[in-house]
Amino acid sequence: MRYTKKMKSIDKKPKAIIIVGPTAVGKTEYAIEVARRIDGEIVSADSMQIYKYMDIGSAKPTKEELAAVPHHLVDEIEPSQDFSVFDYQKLARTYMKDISNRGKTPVISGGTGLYVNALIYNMDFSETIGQKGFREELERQAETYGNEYVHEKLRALDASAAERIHPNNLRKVIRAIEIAQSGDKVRPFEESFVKNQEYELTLVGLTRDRAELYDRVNRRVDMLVDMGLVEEVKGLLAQGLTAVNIAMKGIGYKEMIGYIQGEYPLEEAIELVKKNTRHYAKRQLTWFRRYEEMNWIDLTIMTKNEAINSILEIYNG
RNA sequence: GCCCUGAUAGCUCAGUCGGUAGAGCAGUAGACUGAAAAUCUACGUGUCCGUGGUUCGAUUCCGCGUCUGGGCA
Repeated sequence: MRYTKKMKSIDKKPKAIIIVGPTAVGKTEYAIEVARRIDGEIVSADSMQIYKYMDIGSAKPTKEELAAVPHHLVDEIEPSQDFSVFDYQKLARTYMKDISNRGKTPVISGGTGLYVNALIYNMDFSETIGQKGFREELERQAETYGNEYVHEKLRALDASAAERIHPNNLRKVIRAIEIAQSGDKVRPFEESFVKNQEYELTLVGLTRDRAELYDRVNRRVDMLVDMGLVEEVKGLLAQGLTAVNIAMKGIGYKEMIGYIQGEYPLEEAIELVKKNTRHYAKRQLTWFRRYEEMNWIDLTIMTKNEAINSILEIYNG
């Protein structure tokens, strides 16, 4: 009895689909349509839309869109709370399991590459908690003795990691030192990342012609400003949030803080938001190109129907 | 109309005491293990406005022209 049950569960590995792409490519719209067609529920993989009260700047789905299909990990965390991939991994996997158990399909949609990675691979963060004040101490050392000094500390603990991490990338150097001190080592991507075998995963990457994508970014930023981005940021500041909060490091927020505090005019803030968003979109494309099993859909050369149909074809596979 | 500026990379500009030039930004490519919308790395040939002159050699000096910006009428 037990045996057959086990066999059955192996045969019927639940499916899940991951839809990624750069900001402003049109993910929300497509993910919702796909979810409707395959009786799915959306699990967001977006590090900013997860925060409450940050609706405009993070370009959250509209009320109607949120109502069209169940959404998870959108609008769930207080912006004052510290949140990281580790938390995301736990929450997202719980939601995925729950959705599958109810006979539905998880549709993961978002642009945060590291979060997606935490679902595709069994990244293990559990034993590598940094100690309080440790980061600050290392940051201070870098300030006084230079980045190379801290990098040398990493070299002593984990030479291979030091080889791969540039000394100027202080944040990653410090994190690698934390991991090394917890007894682990930062290994190269291929060696340490084991695929998540719980699901039959389909990866879909949405893209567009670069000029078109940048044009959409610029237009969307103007739209967000018209929708009241400045007021939203003022509201968050009034809640007691500051530039120190992780949530306020999001594009559209950090630049507006500068404007609100009188450092530069609104026009300049808007241009900064556009520029940073374009850069971000580009980095996202670089990240997603790493996945060999990615199925790319170029929205510049297809209609919405054609794109949806090819995604479903790939999914049914 | 006259006087004074300036004209160099997609943009803003630096520079060459005469030997054909380089920064920032933009752009492109890449990395990514508890901040990831974060953090970091790499990539610079262009009629040096046009045209005559001086010179072995002019983007550089001189003349003229064109256009920019400012001033005086």
